[in-house]
Amino acid sequence: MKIASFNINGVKARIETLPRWLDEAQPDVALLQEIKSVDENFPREIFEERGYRVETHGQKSFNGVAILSKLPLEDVTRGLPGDDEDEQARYIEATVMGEVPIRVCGLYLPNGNPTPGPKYDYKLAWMKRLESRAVELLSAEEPFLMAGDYNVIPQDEDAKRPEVWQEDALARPESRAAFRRLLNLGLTEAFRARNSASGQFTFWDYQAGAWNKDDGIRIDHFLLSPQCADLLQDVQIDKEERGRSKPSDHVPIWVDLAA
DNA sequence: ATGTCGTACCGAGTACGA
Repeated sequence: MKIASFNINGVKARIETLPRWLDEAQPDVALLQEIKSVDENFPREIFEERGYRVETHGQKSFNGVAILSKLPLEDVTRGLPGDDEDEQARYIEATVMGEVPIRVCGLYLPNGNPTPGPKYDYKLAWMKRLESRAVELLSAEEPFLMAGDYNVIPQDEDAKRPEVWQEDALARPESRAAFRRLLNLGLTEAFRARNSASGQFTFWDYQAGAWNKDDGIRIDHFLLSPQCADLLQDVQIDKEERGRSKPSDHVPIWVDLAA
């Protein structure tokens, strides 16, 4: 089963790019971030006519996450537990009912800039809530994954120019420590489990010719529970998507699971 | 040396978020 994550930076802006990628990449499940759409305006027909079930958790203008799945979905939940006041649409969960049921968590972690400040505080608090949710899910000892735009550059080798990110919320020590705490719970970062090379990126800014200079960062990640990591067969970044017409600033990343 | 894009609001250009 192929499960992909893709920060599309606006579903309306990607109305041609996204179906073309789906037709080529043929993921069974796609976790989307930054749909920038309310649920009522999400163009679900485009995906339904390709055989996908569609579950969204949207809001006006910003954020918003969605799950597309060719397999049945059960127990869909919206929002990250732990703060009833949080109105930002950044998290959705569902169980994909394949041969082996997999709980999938699609997430768009807060950017957190500028640091220090309230936005950074919100990011770190959000990461604590994510950790709590991971602890909860781990107790079931079943396959699950948390995938999406983490807005965290885990280590210096995950950036072309780590020095320019030093004071940025994506690379600050507290952000990296919070990400590491997730790994230390026993989650496997799929890409790094299979690939130790530096210079492997998932995001290139639209500005300053970042793509042409390969001036990127690796911030989109798959974290797998132990039972899910046992199923891991392959993990890849669809880098070439960034060079096509009307690209998002992120590219898809996907795992193939023996499930 | 310079350099973006998407969305809202609302009808053009500006503000915001990334």
